[in-house]
Amino acid sequence: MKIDPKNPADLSAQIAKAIRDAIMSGDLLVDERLPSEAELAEQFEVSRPTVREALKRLGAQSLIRTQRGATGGAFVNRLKFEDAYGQQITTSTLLLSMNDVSFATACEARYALERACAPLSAQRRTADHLATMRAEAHRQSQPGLTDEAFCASDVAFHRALVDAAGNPVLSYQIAGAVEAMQPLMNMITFSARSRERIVGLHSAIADAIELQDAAKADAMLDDLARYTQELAQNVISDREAARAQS
Amino acid sequence: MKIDPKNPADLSAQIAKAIRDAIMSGDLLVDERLPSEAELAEQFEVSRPTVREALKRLGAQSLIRTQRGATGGAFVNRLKFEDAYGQQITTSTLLLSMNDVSFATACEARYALERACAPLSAQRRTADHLATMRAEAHRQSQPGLTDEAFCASDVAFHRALVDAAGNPVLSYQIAGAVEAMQPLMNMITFSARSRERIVGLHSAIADAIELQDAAKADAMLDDLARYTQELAQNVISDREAARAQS
DNA sequence: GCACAATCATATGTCAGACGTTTAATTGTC
DNA sequence: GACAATTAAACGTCTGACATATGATTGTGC
Repeated sequence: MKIDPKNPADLSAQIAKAIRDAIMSGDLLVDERLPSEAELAEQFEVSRPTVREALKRLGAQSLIRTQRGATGGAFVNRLKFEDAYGQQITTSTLLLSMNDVSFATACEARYALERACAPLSAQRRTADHLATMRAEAHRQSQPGLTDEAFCASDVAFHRALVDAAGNPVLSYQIAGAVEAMQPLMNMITFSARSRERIVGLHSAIADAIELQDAAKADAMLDDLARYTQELAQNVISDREAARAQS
Repeated sequence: MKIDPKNPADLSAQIAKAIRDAIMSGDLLVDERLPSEAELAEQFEVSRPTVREALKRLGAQSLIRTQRGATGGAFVNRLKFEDAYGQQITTSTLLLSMNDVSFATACEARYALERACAPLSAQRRTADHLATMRAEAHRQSQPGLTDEAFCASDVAFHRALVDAAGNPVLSYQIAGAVEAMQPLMNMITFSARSRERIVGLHSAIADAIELQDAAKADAMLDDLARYTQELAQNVISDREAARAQS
């Protein structure tokens, strides 16, 4: 882990890579303490600020945590799913917004992933997950709800559906896709009629999950995917029509 | 974006957050240049090293890139899928290894996700994707292959399958799950017989995709998932038996 | 002998100022 | 007008220092 070529540029990046590799290869174990910044500076033959920049890079990825004080220092962090969610959502959201990913593409991915875990959710759903789904569906039927609040509740509903599969790896991977869709969904203004239909489908999905009817849940999700695409298509058509008129 | 409470700790983290929020909210556009480090230091009323630590954090997430020279500086980076892959794989791999995620859980997630995109892959596969799948299946049938090389080829095969869906969002989300499985797969030693069966299933999957037979592809993936689980179970049983004997 | 308070040592967090290096724009010369 | 030398801006790094947090140590009083 003490490799550093004579290249005097990007030293902090090289050091970060060396430490990251050591963590990933198992040379550094969870909760193990790294040498102090001063010691690392000596080992790598660089200054302390350079070491610090490297450590900040790793901290940004939640690979290490730092602690001040006498017994402080940098420790290899036990990366937890909840820590990774935030980054995953940030990255996914920016990927969609910065790469002109169409609503159709993102929507297709989202529902494909959700349908992947629907059978597992139907099989393993707990009362807790069902209660969350019911509660969100009910909230969505309230008349005074803003479009944004409606979308937020939509996300919560679908996350409960995914979490019901009881597989943290699935939840983690899909969370990014579901949450990242929210800014795109916010473009849509939901009429009372469209909300009614969505809530109906949500209720049907919750019913199917409760009855452990995977096929029904899959069918309802398919309907929901199609309807969502349809709504988005209308928004796009209207916008183009308005542009043509002006 | 110039908010900084009087809390004189974690200044670089606060600054990083402020800039990150500005990027995500759209206040800072892609390829827009941030103020120079000296100017940022002045704006936030901190020193330049503190600003630099904040910028390194953002750089680690590929949110900004830096450029030296006269017209250099920090620029808002257009986050690309290929940039995000690396992070996603690093994070997923560590999540699995640090949270005692069982082989069964990871495997279940992986195949659930792959089956989610199999219908799309069958529909949209190009000659290119098919060729990759065939080539990897053929490589896997070579006798001299090490277990690690076999696993690497396995990953390449499945990535081609996922990429064939032609949905970058799906590819991105699933890449983490597929690649992160590799260290777990490397625990398994593949006998000639088990390799033969896996290659057979891979070929069958490629056939189904070529014929655009989504149902067949799904069935073969299901078989492969079961067989992989079975192999892993044998490894675990053998290991426990050996432990009991000693 | 024990509990509690003061001190100390360690390590991170921050700052100030400086020098080196890269790069593009400007200037100067032929 | 084209090419070479200079200049300026900005990042990358270094040195040294001080501030602050925190556990360990020491000291004191009972």
